Amino acid sequence: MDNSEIAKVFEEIADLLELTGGDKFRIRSYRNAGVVIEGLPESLKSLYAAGEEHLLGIPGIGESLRGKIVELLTTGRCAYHDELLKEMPAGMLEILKVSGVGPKRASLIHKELGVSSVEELEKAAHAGKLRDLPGMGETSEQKILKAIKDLKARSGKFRISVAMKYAAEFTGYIKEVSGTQDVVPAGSLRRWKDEIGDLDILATCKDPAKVMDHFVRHPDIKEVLSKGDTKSTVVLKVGLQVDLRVLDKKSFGAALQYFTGSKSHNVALRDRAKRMGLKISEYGVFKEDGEKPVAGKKEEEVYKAVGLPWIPPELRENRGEIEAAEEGRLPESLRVEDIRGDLHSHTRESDGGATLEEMAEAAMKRGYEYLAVTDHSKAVGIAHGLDEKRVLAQIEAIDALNRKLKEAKKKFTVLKGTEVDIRADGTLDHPESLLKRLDCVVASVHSSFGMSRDEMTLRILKAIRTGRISIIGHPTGRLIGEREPFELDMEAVMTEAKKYGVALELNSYPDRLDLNDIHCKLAKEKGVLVAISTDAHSTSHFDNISYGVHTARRGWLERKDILNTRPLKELLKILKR
DNA sequence: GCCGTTTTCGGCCCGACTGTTTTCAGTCG
Repeated sequence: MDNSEIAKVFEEIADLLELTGGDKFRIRSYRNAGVVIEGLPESLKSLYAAGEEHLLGIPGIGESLRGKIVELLTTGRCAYHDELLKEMPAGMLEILKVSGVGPKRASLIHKELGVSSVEELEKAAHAGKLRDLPGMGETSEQKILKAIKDLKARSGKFRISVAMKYAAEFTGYIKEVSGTQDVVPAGSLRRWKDEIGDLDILATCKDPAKVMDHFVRHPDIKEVLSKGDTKSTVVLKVGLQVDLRVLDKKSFGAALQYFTGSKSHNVALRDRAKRMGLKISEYGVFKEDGEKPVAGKKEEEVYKAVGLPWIPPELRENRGEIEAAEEGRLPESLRVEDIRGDLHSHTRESDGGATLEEMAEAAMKRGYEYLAVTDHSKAVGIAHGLDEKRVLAQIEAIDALNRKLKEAKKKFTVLKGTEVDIRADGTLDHPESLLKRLDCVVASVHSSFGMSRDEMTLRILKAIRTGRISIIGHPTGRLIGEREPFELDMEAVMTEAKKYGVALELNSYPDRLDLNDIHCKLAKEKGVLVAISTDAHSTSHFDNISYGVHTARRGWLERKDILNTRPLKELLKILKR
């Protein structure tokens, strides 16, 4: 079992306990364990293989949960989980996903009406059976019917680039209301998560009602889910949910902290405050008895009040950042300006939209020192991949361009490269003699995604062992919202990459963003260099670098962990290895 | 079920909105 599967079992146990009326703190423990395990860079499986003592010291995992992890790893089952499933049918877990139906209502409906699946719930609602239950009426019944419909049509999550677009639109729109002060996106967008569930916007204004009235009139809105004095929730026509919160300026820092999350970071922070005799809410930090806030205007003050330095939003996932902050070992924030060049780009020779010269010009304009041109190899026929002859011609063109740049006294170098296809059998799609002549060899998988985990791992290990590649491109092959990452033993790949001096790419294209944040953390632990590239297919794609940089920040990576923060000379030395 | 600048026992984050209620429970984030 991998980490996600184990996390899912614990999350299900939490749900089942809620449905059966279990202790709420025990429920919290299971839920928290799910979150912790999901964010663990190393697999529990390999930690356990190295000795059970390696499972000690994972925050939130105590004696009992450790035992269940071992049980799951060794037997693939958890007796406690099975036991609970005997009491409560699995279909009830689906019912909890219906918005507006929580554990209390779900178990009431189960007990009173014998409903045990979403289908049965829908039938019961249609038959008008829900309205007679205590605490429910006809309105609730209709809401549930609608929620079931929405669940079925659920558009799911949105790529961060899409959410960014709407964030810009809505912050601009809200600022049209006179008297608004700050209007900023918060939530998972501010934490730069690769997928955004809903968009959270925070505004300060003396007259919140006016802001709310304006907000719910935006033409992109399909439906207003709730509208209050300080908080409203709407759903856009594209399916994205947008939450707006309006507060007074004196609470801005506390509100921004609260609204940025994550939930589990906030729980941990508030727990810490409580132990210090303080209370944190979106209105400020308060002494337990006092009414006057001790902090609230600025986010920094909130952290300071609980004895911590400000924690960058990208780290706020309760993955050890509070402990690191306390001990003064937060990673130094990587900046977009730290990137000195791009190591993965395409020209019109393959499937790019711009010429070699145009790409070089655009990279230079960004202030880069270098750009690796890495067009596809012939196996990727759909992208007009280059055969050996065309690569040789491109090498000459690049040499000529570099001479021209030198004559013009430009401090910029185009690196000769390729994105060579890793064939299904793990061999590379260019001969070794050709690869030897290139500065930067990105090797990527473009086909046969459906291989088994073992086959795919071996395929990539084989490519690494050729000793002819510099970087593994988009190492999991995922396309967010379209294609799942392929099965891969990432730890084995990283171990081998380290051995052969191969870097792993963090592809900044917002549909890809792989390595992801957790992989980045693993790379850091394994001492593997990460190349943050854009895979630019046009000059405008270079802008995507910020998605990559912020994802790297989410993975605790620093400047020294990144290959292309190096100056050209140092980079070439590393690439030669 | 976890955990310890109060603690190996006794705590465990905090508030907004809605519907069905006349004071609040349930849900959500």
